[in-house]
Amino acid sequence: MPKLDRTDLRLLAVLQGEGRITNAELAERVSLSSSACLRRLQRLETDGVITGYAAQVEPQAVGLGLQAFVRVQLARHEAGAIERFVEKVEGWEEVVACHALTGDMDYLLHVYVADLPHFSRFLLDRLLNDAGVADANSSFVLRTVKRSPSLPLGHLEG
Amino acid sequence: MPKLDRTDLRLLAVLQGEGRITNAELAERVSLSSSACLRRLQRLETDGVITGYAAQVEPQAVGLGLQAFVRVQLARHEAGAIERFVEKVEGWEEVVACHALTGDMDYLLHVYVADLPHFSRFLLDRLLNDAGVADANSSFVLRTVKRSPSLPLGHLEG
DNA sequence: GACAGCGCGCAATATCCTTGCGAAGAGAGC
DNA sequence: GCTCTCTTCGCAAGGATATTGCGCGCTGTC
Repeated sequence: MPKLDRTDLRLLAVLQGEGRITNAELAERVSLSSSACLRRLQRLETDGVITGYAAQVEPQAVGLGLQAFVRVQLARHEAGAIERFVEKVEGWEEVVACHALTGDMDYLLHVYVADLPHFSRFLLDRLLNDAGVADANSSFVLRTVKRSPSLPLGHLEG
Repeated sequence: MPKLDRTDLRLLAVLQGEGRITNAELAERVSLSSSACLRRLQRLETDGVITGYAAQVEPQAVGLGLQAFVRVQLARHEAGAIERFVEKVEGWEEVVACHALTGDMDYLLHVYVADLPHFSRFLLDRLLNDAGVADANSSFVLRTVKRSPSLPLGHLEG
């Protein structure tokens, strides 16, 4: 874990909210010259603190009207079965996140689909078909209260 | 929902993966002149298809070693109680996402913390203290199998 | 007090963004 | 079939930005 000073944290905070800001304005925000700012930014990238940049797309605007969280139980838990499941998950573009969790269920999937028929195809044709899934329990998103692209950084402030 | 042609979809796909790409290279990727590319990009932004850009930060690199999903049940379900809960959630930076879901529990929270003591403070001092929460059920992330910043776009391809 | 290491700002060049302009193509109405 | 309109394109120019080399100043060590 590379050490980050207050300026680095301000850079990260700004970039988590405005990832496409110009280096010149970023430098002004954190009270640095543009060259010093660029060098810090490049260091954060090469050190792996910043892993990339992404445009945030409005789901409704691209016809993704339905989100679901699916809790999954695998039928078998040998390394091979898990690896096969992971590879399938990585290939399904509807799944934007998949975590192995403590608790009753093995995995939690976050899924974006156009509508219920689309979800039905995903569930029946993909998830429950030849992926080694014993049980799947779906919950649909009624309302998104918060969706922040920014990780918390407050715990690092000196 | 604004209509998006194939070029728009390619723009979105590229920008979801490389949000800080220069307009010149973006134009080359989608076989457009830089001016035409920029005008499409600005239209996607003003139409609300692209809502912003964000740097992706590696959680481990900023000392966030623990992720949890917390399922929450509210004590009361009047509009006022819900609004108060939502406002609290928006103020907690540890919570990067909060969704109201179908099923047994009212809300699902995605939480990033440094460690178990940090999570304990979050749970006891914030979530279970004066936020109107009747019950909370936590699951910790053992392994992140997939975390994609990109929404699926395949369903729109002609 | 001298020295090394680090991070900074300045300045110059190369690259990129941004806007105005005219042309080509698609679709509507007659 | 013709024309008119609307949209989107590429080109070009000027202004802004990114990127690099260089020298200075600060800090900690010996």
